[in-house]
Amino acid sequence: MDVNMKKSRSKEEVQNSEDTRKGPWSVEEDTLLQNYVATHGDGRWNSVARCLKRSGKSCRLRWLNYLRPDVRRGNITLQEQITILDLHSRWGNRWSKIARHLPGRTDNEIKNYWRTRVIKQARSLKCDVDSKQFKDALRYVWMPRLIERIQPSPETHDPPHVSPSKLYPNPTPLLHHQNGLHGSCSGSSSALDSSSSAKLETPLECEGLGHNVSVSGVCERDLEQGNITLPLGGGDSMESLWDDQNLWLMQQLCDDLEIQDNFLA
DNA sequence: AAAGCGTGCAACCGCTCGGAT
DNA sequence: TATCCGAGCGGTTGCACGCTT
Repeated sequence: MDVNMKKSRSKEEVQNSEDTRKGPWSVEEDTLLQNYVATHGDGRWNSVARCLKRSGKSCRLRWLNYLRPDVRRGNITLQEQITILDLHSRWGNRWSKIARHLPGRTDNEIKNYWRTRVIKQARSLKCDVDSKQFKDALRYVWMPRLIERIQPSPETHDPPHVSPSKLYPNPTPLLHHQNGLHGSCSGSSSALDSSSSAKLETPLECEGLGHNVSVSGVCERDLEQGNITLPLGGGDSMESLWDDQNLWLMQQLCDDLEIQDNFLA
């Protein structure tokens, strides 16, 4: 995009911004937008924008994030949290890509969840959210705990697809130092972050850690192509997971890995 | 009761991508 | 092939609301 184009566009944007409404949507605008989409279908955002005196972007966003009939609202469930954590560990901040595997959830909602909950926890642990320590803490403490919590009770009729006992033989897999003080680890580190130096004792059973944690038997390609969606369920609130015990465990893990980093350095 | 503060979420902004011409 | 333009994406901001002091 050249400078002239930028200039002309910004001019146009200034002009548009004088004509278009901004800020919260009124009930009337929502109704108009819904009616327009019902009649003409979605995707013609600039046409609908002219009717509503909003920008096309604004219309699209309002529809996708709020008015779409299949939008799920309310708390992110435990299984959704697992999915988000798992997929984020693979793809990073690819919110829309992650959202495609959470039916009814929007990229905006997932992004907000990550920023308000996950980053908050990283701060409270004095970890950088992108640090190996925090990623490992998520993987070895948070995710196993989430999986534990969605274990079906005997009377549950629709068990989740995740089998915690298979994925995590020990509810909180212990990490070890290579110097042997805490035991030694063997097994494939391919299941872990490539940056991770921590390894697990039981490579086969722990294959689920990291890359395969969401759904056993699902291959990466299927996920990438959106051929499958991950099961939803649960309903526990996020906050309950962050009890003192988990915070303590994660803090220990962060400390532990810090020590290991120093040792390896 | 009210002021201050923190949190969560809706909406905006700037940029990139990709299809149409 | 080059250009244009709409759609989509990720980052950021602003506001409403609830909680604390």
